[in-house]
Amino acid sequence: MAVVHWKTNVCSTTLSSVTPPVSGATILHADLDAFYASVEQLLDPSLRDRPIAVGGGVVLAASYEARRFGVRAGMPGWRARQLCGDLRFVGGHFRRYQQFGDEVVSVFHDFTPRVERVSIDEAFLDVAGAVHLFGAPAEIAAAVRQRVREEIGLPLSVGVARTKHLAKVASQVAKPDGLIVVDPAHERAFLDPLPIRLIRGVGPTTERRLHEAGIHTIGQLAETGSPILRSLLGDAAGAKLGALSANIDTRIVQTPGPSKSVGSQAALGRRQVTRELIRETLGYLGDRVAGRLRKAHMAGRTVTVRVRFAQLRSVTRSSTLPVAISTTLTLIEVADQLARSAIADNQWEQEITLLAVSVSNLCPEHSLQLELPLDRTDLPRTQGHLRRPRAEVEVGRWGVDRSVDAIRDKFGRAAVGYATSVLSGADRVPEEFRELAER
DNA sequence: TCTGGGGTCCTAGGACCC
DNA sequence: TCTGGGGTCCTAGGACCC
Repeated sequence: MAVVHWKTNVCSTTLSSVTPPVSGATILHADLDAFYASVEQLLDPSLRDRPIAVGGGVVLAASYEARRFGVRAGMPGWRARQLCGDLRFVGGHFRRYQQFGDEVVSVFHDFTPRVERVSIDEAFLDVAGAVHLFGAPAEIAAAVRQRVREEIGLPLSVGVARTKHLAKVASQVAKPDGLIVVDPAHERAFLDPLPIRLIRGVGPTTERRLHEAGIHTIGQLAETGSPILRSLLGDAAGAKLGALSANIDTRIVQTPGPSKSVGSQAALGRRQVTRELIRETLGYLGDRVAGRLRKAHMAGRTVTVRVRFAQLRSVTRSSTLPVAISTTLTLIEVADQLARSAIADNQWEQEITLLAVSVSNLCPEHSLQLELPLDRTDLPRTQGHLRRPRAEVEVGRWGVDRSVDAIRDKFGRAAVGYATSVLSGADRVPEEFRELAER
């Protein structure tokens, strides 16, 4: 078999006899298994070997015992209970998740500085420069897994391959608690029989379209011409999928650049549309988003509001301002006008289920002061109906925001804020979860 | 009885400029 | 004298990822 596949127990004598041929495979993809659920089982031994889910209204993570019943992340809580009567829901220790994730990443850094953290529970490592110190990539992968298991107590799956995409596919196939090394000489044999869903960028919609075209495996996808894929999925998606299925991936392991947007959202349940609800929710969201922008010393020109109605139908309205903003009240005002416009255009909708505010078109904050005044008359025509931020007002607000930020840094979020910045009962999501998701 | 929060990237049409 | 093409920016919606 071209693919070397070890489960859990890897002994180094086996390794040294197999690893020399895989010299080109120096990328590791490391992925913690059922991360939140594994942490909960680690913290509370009575939960081990039992089907558990982290979350409530929606499943954030399911243990492998729960997955055997079909319980999956993202699933509504009631559906999960339907599938598994014994399912235990456990409250999320979100701060602990962050701590455990950080500890795992620090183990990675003991082997190589080339670590690209993709999310709280997942990272790419380039170990090309580490082989002289620590041995072949497969040995490094085994050592990383062992240390994470012994020192932290969490199961980690690792894929080792020549490219990021292959490494990621390998780690998915290795789960749970496994290690797969893909020999560069036998990559096609590894990829061809796998389902298309394992390719990055193939979600439910793309999978369905490809199935309808009779394409089920990565091998079949690779045989399909790029023109056909483009006509099926669009130019960019078709080209990307064509490349990945043909095993072409030139991405390197690197630390991510600055973020391109900052946003926040609040699910509301089903609520009647009222001015108070809109004002209160946008106040809360605007406060969060603007605060995070200022903390990152960023400001943004484009404000986008999303309103989701019943049956998950959602509508967005956005507006690009002549200058970048990061002041709380200005963001709230712009968001409020956008939300009103979205709701007015959908008056037959009785209830809303979610509001979201996001700022994009970001730039470093220092340019804010330079580009004043804001009350220029050459606004794009489509924004004519929006009230424009005025320079002197903006400068004053910016000063107030900075003072609020400083007080919060010292005494916590709740210490001070605008009257509108508190979300009443509707917010069932703990603050720690939002902080966790911000990462 | 439809379910969280945080993101990225792509598309298509229209406005506008040269 | 109302015809061409290319590029950029903006808006709305959608697919996808963790």
